[in-house]
Amino acid sequence: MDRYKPQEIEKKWQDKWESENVYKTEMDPDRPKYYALEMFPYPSGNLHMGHVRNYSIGDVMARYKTMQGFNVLHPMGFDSFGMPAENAAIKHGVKPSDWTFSNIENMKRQQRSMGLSYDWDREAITCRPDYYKWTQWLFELFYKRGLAYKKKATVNWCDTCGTVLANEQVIDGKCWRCDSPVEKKELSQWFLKITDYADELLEDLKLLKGWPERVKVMQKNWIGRSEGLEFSFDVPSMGTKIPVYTTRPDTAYGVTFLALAAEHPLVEEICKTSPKADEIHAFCEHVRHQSDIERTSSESEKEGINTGVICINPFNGNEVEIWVTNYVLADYGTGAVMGVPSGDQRDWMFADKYGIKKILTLQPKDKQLKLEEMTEAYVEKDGVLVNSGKFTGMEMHKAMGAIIEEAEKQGFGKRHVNYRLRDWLISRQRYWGAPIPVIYCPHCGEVLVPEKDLPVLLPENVSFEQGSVSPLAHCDEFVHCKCPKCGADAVRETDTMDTFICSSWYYLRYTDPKNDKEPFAKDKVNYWAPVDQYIGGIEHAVLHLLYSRFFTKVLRDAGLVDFDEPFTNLLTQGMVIKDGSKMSKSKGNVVSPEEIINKYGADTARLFILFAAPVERDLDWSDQGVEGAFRFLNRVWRILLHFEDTVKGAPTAYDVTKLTKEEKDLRRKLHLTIKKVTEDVGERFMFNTAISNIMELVNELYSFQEKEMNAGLARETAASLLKLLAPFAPHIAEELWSRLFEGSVHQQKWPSYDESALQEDEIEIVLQINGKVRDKIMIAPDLDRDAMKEVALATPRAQELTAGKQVVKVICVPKKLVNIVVKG
RNA sequence: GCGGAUGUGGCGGAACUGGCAGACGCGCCGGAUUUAGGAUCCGGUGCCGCAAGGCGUAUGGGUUCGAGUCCCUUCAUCCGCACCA
Repeated sequence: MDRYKPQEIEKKWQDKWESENVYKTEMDPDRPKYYALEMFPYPSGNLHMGHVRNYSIGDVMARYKTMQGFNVLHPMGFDSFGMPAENAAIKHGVKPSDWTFSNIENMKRQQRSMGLSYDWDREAITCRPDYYKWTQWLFELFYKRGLAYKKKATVNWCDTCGTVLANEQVIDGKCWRCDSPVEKKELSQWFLKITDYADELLEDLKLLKGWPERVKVMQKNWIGRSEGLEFSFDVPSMGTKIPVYTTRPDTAYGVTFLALAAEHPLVEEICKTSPKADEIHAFCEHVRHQSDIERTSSESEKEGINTGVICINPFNGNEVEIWVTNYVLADYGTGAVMGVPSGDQRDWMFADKYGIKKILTLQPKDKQLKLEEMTEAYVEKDGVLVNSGKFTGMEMHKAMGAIIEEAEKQGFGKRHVNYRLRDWLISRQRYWGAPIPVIYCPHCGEVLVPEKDLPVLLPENVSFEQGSVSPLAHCDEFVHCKCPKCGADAVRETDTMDTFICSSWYYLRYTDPKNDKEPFAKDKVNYWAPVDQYIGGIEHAVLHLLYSRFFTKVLRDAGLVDFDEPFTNLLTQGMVIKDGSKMSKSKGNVVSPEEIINKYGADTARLFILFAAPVERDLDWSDQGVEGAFRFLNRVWRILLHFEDTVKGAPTAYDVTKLTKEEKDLRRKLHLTIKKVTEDVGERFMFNTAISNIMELVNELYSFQEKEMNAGLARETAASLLKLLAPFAPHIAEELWSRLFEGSVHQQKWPSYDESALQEDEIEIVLQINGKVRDKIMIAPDLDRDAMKEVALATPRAQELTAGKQVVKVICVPKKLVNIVVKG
């Protein structure tokens, strides 16, 4: 018998699969489809273990569903625009495209070495003109639908990356990519109007039954919908009004000051006439110098300055002073907040610090509050109103509605819904991205590049000497052009699009990747999409996964697709950990997939990574565990080749009734394994237990190593075992299949189990006395409760332990146990 | 602070609907084979105890004939959100 040599057989089968194009997929409306998708990688140069885990999971699903008879779409591509390519250009003088494409080649080689069942004919590479042409086309679609606009705004700026960032890309006040602090800048930038879809993006989370709860919670928090009242305070001395937003209209009678954000436009107005202008300016300057982290931390000291300007609470006519503060955010709500010390802890602290008075407007139903005894605000959302004019005595929730109605009736306010979600800032001052297809004409203004002129090609010959300014802006032949409308000399937009735009629709492009007339044909996209199973890391919970949902909804409204959500089921895999932390170069705990595959083969790598932990949990890398997976595959190899001659000479059918007891047990184990693996893979995504079940079957098979075995059973066992193993370890399964059977294991039908094979003549049940296991007894499986009770009570063990005691009760669970409850 | 998740042998983890806790794998111990090592095969391996038996799923309580699983309490760890008015 020859030894298991993974390097040889894996290469052999990969070449064969590729040359025979076995993973090519065609649309077939007569067959049920299954779209399995792993998040496509950024071509950094090498696969890491997280990729290996991601693709192994996806490949199991794709192969399993194929064997189940589905028409499976399983594509791969590269999210290949982005900063690292440009940084490589700046640092090493290589062209971003060269750097990118050579990385893609290397990563594809590594992906091939994993034996993944991709249809490479469908590859999507976002930095290629045939792809980004349609990214630009989609931008224009958004523009035409009023969903893309340019606006001057305060935006996030990362100085290290030399570009602006979307809100979603700022994590704790720092750049998501390089971790340097993000500054605020006033710039004119392109936005996509994701806020138009805020409500639907929130509402439709309910449709996503196949998504992890925590991803939905994160999106919900990010969208941040709140309901309340927007109403205005009059400023008589200035002849103007200040609108405020509150979710607690029930506390409106308790307002004792009005707080403005330092950036609020009214602050400048006040300064024009105020004798305290210098002081106010100094304060605003001070606030602006606080970092985002300081300003948005709930622990930060609340500070403010009294402008001395009076405004009037429209509910009770009270005069209150306008303060400028550091804790009101300019870009949420109206940038102005009513201050109610008795009902809000922040306002309470602020009032204490500056000696502002408090008015109590809410107290618990069963207790009288006294301001002078209180040490903090009463923030419970429960109670009865006091000191609130005609609303005094009203229950709090009822009062909220009534007060909103009052404001609407009096005409100084209205019910209002607010979101935390901001529009998506998509322009980037970088070179390596899809150019925004807009031209600025001195006569016509902002003009879209006509569809026939798409794509706007990214010029290859640019200089990276310009420091932090985009090389595109210095590329004269790119910048200067003619206006498509009037023919006058004009200039191009030199910003490129956020790469998250490119990745917001790639899963749709896979359905029709070579289409040069449209981004994808409608029949194809509606046949394949939405994605049935999407697999990737949790880190995209509010980035890619939110943007893609937004894109899908816009495309649906434009009539390009017929579905509401892009990803029906989402699986968020855990990280790969070693020595207690995520694998990273800086920690020095990286294990290279390429080395592991070279040493043990891809089948071992895949098997270990799927076996070591449930897919959603973090996975502890263990070199010894890898050895174990390798050992198991060797065991499979040896035992099946041990039976090679038996299997080859075996009939396809055999008489089950002629089997020995051991053979019947093996057959039962086989069918039980089929049942469990099918459930674990198909319903529960428990690949670890699916593999352990296969291991148990192999262990069982080893008990026949020194024994004769019914040839028909040997054949059935070998065939089913290889089919069960095929999605996890495709090469060894294929090799052994080719030695024992005809054709390809991957084109076999997934095995089904025979219910009758699971039947047993006798089963072991547990005998408990007072809930403690005291004996195990063999009974016929179909015994009813009464018969079980009789058998159990008659056993010597039960006799012994119940002697002299009173049997209070006997609980019988068919096929499981008998519990005798005794007293005395 | 709020929200979510997790907590089981020396380790990774099983136990799906309340019914033999620790499947499977790693590690460890023993045996066979071998000149030896490695590889392989077989057996053992939660803790205490010579044993009978007792104790065990973060903590303390509860429901139940029976709880890792259900309910309440406390603790720990991780993740997300966090001045959002």
